[in-house]
Amino acid sequence: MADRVKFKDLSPEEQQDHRDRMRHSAAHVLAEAVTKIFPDAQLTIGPPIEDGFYYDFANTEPFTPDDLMKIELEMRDSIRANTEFVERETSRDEALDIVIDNPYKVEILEGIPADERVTFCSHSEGAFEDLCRGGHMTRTGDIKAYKLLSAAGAYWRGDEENAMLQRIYGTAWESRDAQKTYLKKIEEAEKRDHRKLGRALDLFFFDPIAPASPFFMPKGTVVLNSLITYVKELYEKYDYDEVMTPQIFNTDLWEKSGHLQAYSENMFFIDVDERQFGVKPMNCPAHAMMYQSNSRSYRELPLRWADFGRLHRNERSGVTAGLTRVRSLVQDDAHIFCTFEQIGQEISSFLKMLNEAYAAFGFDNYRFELSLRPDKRVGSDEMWDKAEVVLTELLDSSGMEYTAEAGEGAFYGPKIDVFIPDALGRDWQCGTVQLDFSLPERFDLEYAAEDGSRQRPVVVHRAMYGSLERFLGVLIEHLSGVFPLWLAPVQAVVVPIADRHNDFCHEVGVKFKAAGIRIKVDDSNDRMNAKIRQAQLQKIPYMLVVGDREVEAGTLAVRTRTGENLDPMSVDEAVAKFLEQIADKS
RNA sequence: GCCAACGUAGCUCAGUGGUAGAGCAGCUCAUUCGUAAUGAGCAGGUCGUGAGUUCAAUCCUCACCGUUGGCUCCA
Repeated sequence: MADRVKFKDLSPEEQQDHRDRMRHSAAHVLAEAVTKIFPDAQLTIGPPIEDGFYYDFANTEPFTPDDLMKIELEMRDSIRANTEFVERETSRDEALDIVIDNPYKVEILEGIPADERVTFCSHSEGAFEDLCRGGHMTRTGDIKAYKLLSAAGAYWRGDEENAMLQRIYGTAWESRDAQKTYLKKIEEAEKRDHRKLGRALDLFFFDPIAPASPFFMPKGTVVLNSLITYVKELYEKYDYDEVMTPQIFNTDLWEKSGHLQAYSENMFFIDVDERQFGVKPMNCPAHAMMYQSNSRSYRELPLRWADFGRLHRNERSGVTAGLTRVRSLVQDDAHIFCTFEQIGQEISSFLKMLNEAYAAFGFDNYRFELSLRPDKRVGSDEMWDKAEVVLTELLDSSGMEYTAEAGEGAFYGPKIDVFIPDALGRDWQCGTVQLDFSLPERFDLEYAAEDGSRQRPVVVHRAMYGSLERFLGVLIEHLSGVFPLWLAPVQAVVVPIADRHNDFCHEVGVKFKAAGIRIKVDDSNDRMNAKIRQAQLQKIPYMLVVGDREVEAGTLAVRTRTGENLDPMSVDEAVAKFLEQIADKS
């Protein structure tokens, strides 16, 4: 009890540190338990992670759920024994001798300078020891709540060229209550899973006949089209033009763009009449052709071309997931062809538009990542220097928080990615803005400058939603399927109490429809209670109930999906109210 | 792609070496009801696909397909 009070009194940083140390300590106890049951298992790494920890073991068979139970029991004994964590220092070379039979530990040590001291940490009276950076609790008994969650294969250092290790995930908390809260939170988040809601709300489904390719039902299509309509409004404001381009192209194009060399594993190819075609995974080469189809002047720049063309990417079978990673997708894609000097202005205005859009959906938990030059790249160092400075200054002056990742940029240019978390906190890349120094070279794009010289434009790839499918997926989870009025597939349902009210209800429906409101009349012979329940389950924003009183007075009894009953209003009043709310996107 | 689990009616799920059930949804009939489920009846499945073992496979074995979770928040 004293501990719990103490934990509450810690600063957020101290709390985080406490949890990290406890989770890392739990990883040690886990490792001990595994080596007891599976003596051949080799230790590798076991860091604390958000909400828990994991440990990777080499030289062992995959763990079964049964194994996990046994391991958890073994851990319990170790924690009950409440032994001390003891750290000892050695020289790196001494440590190498100790772990010589474990190639993973050897590799870790080889990454540490020879003159540095390293630490080992033991517990259980020295019966278990592990090479370890440090950061533990005082005693094993300080691990107040823990639970093993799952086992999975994981490559050493995340590289599939390396051996596959067996990983065990667990969670650990400062108290049983905290752990309970966490597990409850996960359970709640699973209810928001967009795949479940997509089925329940009749938005989309999947079928093995087209793996990882969603079929959007009418209701899902309404939402997607609303997303597109909205972005087209923004394009009007931010001065973009829309274009349309072919779906499949002769392989020559992909050779020229470089996709054949760099991206063909992710492309679908079709042979027709002994010629090979590639289905487009991206729009940029087509847009480059459009640019090239005319001689260009600096007066035309920047050109902003948006394309809602359908793309196909042959994602590896193990990585597809619901709507968040699909093989058939549409992006709110656009390419900006501009001068090098215009880059700053273009990206700044794009980020402004993106923030405006995300605010409209109520996202407030997205993050930015700036990816800087990789080792393998095209373009001069001078170009990279300038471009990176422009992006960095933009982000700094915007006040938006971001992380800079050295070496993570594309070979063709630096980029800023925007990530949005799903219900379970997994990040998905949605928005992106990428500079491209390569495409203009490959397609030999030029414009006539003011002085008559021929100059190379820069291409900016950019999207706010990214894939509309993915964006819809995270949006559904963000909203728990409760779409605001402007996005709701069905905005209102008219509920006649008895058959004799049906005619009036249909008249009401016609009036709302004429005003452009998506409305349905529920004239099934269910009872009113059942109709309301149905509308609630479908998360329909408004229920317009009509009985004798309403027909008599020519009004509507308006119920919201939050269960609130508004004052009776006329059809005209209700229409006006809805239209206003739709326009406000509130 | 790799590791693991899973795949039974439209959906959610039971179930057994002797060719399958429930709830919801659907359809029919009755009911006409004031803010989250009216009642009765009917219909619905080559148990993911293909092989194999067996007298007999939805169940056991193998392969394939698909889905789900995981595959650097580094000693």
